[in-house]
Amino acid sequence: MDYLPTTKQIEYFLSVAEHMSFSKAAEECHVTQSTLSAGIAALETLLGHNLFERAGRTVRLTSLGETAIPEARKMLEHGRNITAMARSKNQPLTGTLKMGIIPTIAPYLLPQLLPNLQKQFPNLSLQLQEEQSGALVELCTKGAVDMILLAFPYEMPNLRQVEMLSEKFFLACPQDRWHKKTASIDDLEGQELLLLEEGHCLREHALAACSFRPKAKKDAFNATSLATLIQFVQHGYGITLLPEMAVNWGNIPKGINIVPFKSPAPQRQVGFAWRKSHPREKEFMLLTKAIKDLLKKAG
Amino acid sequence: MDYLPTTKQIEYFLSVAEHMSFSKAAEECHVTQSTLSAGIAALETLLGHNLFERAGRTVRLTSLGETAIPEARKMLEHGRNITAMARSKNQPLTGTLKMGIIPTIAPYLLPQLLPNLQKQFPNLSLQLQEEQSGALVELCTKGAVDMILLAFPYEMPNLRQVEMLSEKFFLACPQDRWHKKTASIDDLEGQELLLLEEGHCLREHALAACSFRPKAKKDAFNATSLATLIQFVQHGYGITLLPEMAVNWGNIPKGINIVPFKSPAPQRQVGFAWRKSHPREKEFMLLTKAIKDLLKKAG
DNA sequence: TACACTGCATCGAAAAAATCGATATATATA
DNA sequence: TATATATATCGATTTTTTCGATGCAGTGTA
Repeated sequence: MDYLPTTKQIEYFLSVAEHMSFSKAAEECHVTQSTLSAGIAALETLLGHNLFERAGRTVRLTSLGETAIPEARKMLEHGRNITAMARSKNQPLTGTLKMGIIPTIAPYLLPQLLPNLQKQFPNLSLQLQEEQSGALVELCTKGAVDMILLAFPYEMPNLRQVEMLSEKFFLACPQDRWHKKTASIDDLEGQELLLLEEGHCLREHALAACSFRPKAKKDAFNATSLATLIQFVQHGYGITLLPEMAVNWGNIPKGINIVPFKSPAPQRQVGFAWRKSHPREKEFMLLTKAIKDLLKKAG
Repeated sequence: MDYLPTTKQIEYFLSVAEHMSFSKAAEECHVTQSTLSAGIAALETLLGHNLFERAGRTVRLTSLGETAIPEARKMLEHGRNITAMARSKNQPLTGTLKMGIIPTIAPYLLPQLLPNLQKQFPNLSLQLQEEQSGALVELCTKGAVDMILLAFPYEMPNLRQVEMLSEKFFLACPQDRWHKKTASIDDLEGQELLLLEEGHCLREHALAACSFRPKAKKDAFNATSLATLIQFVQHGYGITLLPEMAVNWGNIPKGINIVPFKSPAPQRQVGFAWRKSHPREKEFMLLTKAIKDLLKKAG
């Protein structure tokens, strides 16, 4: 059991030490002189020694009081640091924010967003992490990241999901393989549909878009990234579905045709998710809104 | 107005942060869980932000909580430093002690005392200052020194006087001037009585010892120190009164006779004085006693 | 799916403390 | 000696802290 001085006692102590007067100190501390006297007395009792020598009209520091001053100052200073740190959090979207993003979004969305976000929230430091949806959901649930950016639908119990945008899929195929202006899901049947490797949600979402089981998955060609997948298509190994952001903001090489689907085009929802209990939820909503607006401008 | 966290709140906070559990922390802090919860809640309200994220069964630090930990630790550490400093004062006669001593005592008593005191109170650091009684009384009264060692009687309002020893005066005269075994005050009449310069209490005490006004003070020879005074005597300029410690522990050169007075010999009292309000008064009594004992042994 | 369990939040009552105003006490000052 | 100034102390009151009991929300289990 280890008794410590009260913050208030230390404040009283320093005030008396500064003014060398109990009454002046009481005034400064906005308490009556009796209260302050009692506070100092309590501290002195706790310490077992006097901090001040009261000699009639004059107050004098004892040697203990003398040596205690620097420690007392530091004690209050660290206390003030804590409140200051808290105050600085009052401006939303400042400080660090750990964000996880899936690989089929990160390379396309980030170049559009980061410069603008940087401008809009100069005191926000985004710590980014690229993982597949499954890993992200786990990281977020256990608190390793604050919020995750991924595609819905995805199973994530206990996380709050907020949709940010809905994007159509496009058909990507070798230039010489397709000449119509639009495509329909049915056109895909019998085609060699290339997919990302197991674990990417885009694989599931693409499959879900097809009412059929694709003819041959050609597992040998399962790509680890969209960029690779596009390479496969370019070299004639098959066709694939690309999300809109990959089409608009990714590098589509020569020799590939991007064909829109007839309405209703297949699509995926993109949005954020975070723990329902996260104390910064309001900031997350704010950030989501800000990004939504940015994307609207970016077209 | 600048509100600071309470010491207790910080203790609670650190305990929860350590155990990542309110209940465990409550146990460690010897309070109920509800008390601890309320304490944390109050701190969070004060800061305007949560320190912990409560997610069902698990508790997680917020970013504010994370960054607040080091500050919180330091805050408590400085508080503990103060109590530790106070505790270390519990051993009496440790630390610094500022002592003033008059010039007619210092050179004779200190060599006898310092080595022994050093041995007896190894953690006591004596800061010595040699001044005349008047200066010492002022220094002590205004708090520049803790205690003073001087000769009584001396006017010192508001200071507590504690006599330590009583010492006889001896007659010091040129060897060829005196051949009796003892002296009496009356023998001094008509002699050239040499005295210390104005301001030394020994001057007054010596004069007081004489029931008469000495024949010629020969102000030209007023000495600034006893050692000088003895030189004067040695060279035949007159006689003087020496306190016992100067006789026993000083250097009495050849050619000087030291003659005791017939009973009742004139004498002076030597002792300490300090402010009545001084918080270390008990230590001073202790030190006085210790020195008394040392002198008894030194004989 | 229902049910008990675990852990934090909340509530009202009781205990502890902090604070105040008034007054006592001590010390300088006139 | 009277007066002014400064701290200590006292009793009453308000405020805060603490507790025990209970509520509530996730978590694990039958």
